[in-house]
Amino acid sequence: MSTSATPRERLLDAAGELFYRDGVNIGVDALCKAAGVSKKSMYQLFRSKDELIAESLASRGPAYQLLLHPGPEDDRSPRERILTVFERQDELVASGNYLGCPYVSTAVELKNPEHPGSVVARHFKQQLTDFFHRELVKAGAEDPSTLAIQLTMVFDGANARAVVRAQPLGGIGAVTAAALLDAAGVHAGEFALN
Amino acid sequence: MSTSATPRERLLDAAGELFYRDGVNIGVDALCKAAGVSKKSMYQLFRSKDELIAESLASRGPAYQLLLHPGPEDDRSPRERILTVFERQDELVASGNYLGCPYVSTAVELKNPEHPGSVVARHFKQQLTDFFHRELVKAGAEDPSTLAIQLTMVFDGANARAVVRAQPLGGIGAVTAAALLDAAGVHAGEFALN
DNA sequence: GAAAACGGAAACCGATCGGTTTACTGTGAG
DNA sequence: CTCACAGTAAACCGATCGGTTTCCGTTTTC
Repeated sequence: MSTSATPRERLLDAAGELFYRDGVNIGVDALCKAAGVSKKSMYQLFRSKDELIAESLASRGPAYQLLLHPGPEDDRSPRERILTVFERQDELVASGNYLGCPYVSTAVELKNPEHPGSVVARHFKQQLTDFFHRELVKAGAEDPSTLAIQLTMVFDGANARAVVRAQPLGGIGAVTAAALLDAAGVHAGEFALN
Repeated sequence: MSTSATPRERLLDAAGELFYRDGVNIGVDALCKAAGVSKKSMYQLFRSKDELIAESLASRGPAYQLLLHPGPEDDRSPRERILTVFERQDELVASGNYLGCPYVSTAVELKNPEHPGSVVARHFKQQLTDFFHRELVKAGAEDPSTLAIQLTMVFDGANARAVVRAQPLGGIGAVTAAALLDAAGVHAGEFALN
């Protein structure tokens, strides 16, 4: 049951879900009630609500990446590994209750780029760009840095579309990413010569 | 001075600015104080705060579009007119205090796609896509509908990047849009034959 | 078995939330 | 002059905000 995890784990889990579903303005009382943790415990585990925002965001990172990135055992071409991210995004949106990238959404809500939560968001967004960059280098792309940023932008643009329209994306993200990869000469099954 | 406008105009202006700068969770009291309008007046001009959110968002629309879209007097090619949007976006971000597209940000904060503010956001996002679509048809693009959506996604992806990184974009949006236009065969100075 | 630490329930704090109401001021129309 | 209206200031409502504190039961530790 849920009380088997430590109060800290329960808090991080509940915070990750509720901050995402209801926004960072949800109250600390509701949060603690959902986690089955007293406010006293919360405030001796975290300095403030702001810190809990940042830490819950960070704790969600690995699972979110696992959901989107292909694993190292996936030995398809870099292009296919990159497109996997957009296909998984599509599935997430189609499965409903998707409210956009948690990092971007939180950064948008916080407004302040120096908020600890915004710092975490920046870090994880960079990790997605870094993944694209690694794959593009493997594929021998000409300008992997620019292209990695462009793919990240397509990813976030697709998220924005999903949030605003509240409808499935219909593969438009993958199609757009593929167009950019095509234009850069990153083809299917292609690895860099070495 | 600011009190020369009607209470309704002052409220819409203040709401447009404060909802954007501080988020839709800013209090009605602070809003009315900034607008120099009593709460009583506010609540007989608008049914609820939610309605004020939607109406202030809608009232900002024309100015925001004027800021981004090239005017009808700009008789450059469709491609150049499209790229103008991304160049203006770049300038907005570089000018500081840019917190992303007001429509997307509000939709992200509201979470609920049926909120009247979300409906307005959807409508204005569609207007940007429609602008791209019109230009692409003028240029004789092969699949203007898909490409218009892709350009909108690039626009919103650039916004997300600007919000998360809180740094200038360095033209990456225009570069990406140009790459997609290139790939679709929409070239500089090109108009459809007719 | 005693002592100490852990942690939940709930009261409490001043401030603010969205929204309503009362009281008062200015202003324009008849 | 008077009446009606528009609009502000401010009190008020119950609820909730982030955060602290008190109380008490349970578990761990020696």
